[in-house]
Amino acid sequence: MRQVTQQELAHDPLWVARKLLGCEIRSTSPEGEVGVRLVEVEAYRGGDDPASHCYRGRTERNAVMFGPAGHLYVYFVYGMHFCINVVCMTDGVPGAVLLRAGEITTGLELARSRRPAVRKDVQLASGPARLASVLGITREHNGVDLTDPASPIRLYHGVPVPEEEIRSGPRVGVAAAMDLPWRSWVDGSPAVSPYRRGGRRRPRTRV
DNA sequence: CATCGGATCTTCT
DNA sequence: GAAGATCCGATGG
Repeated sequence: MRQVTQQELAHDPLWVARKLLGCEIRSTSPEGEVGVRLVEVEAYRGGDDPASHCYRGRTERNAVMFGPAGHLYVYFVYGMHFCINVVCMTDGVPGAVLLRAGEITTGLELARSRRPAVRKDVQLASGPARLASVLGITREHNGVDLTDPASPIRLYHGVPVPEEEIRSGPRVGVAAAMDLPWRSWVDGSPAVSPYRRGGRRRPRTRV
């Protein structure tokens, strides 16, 4: 299995997103190894994408996205979950692809133990936070180089997904730029996460 | 099966 | 001070 190179990722996220479908992300830890075949991703651009964490410029949190391609951008959401992105574009230009869902290829037992609440194996990585936790990823993995053979988290080529098997549509749960079809997935994969429209939640009733 | 609210805390305004 | 690239269990049809 050939590891993905930085050069192959140093392009527009929209293009990279499609190339990532069918690829495999692997994590190695003292607990063991887990591999996931990617079946659902979303592109996030830099300055011109209102849904991107980089839309309003560089901050401490999004700094990794401004760095070289091939590194992992990990962020914390809703006070309890981690989500992971593959950084794209050239050094200095922000852009990334959110990894939303995949199928477990290696380390099924370990994956199950990291997601005890999930009943069916096919759903173990059907969602960005599920995918991250199945791989054992937390904030300490922010910035790791996925193209380095020595990294704990690495990205490999798999069987390429034919163009006609790739579908696309709006991104899940984003309130900004809801009309852009920047989510891509492998048609027919049972691991693809359900679509959920973005937008504000009801105003919370205050005490 | 669809919908809803709660959990929980970091980040930027 | 509020919203957020989510998940899960409960509830109702």
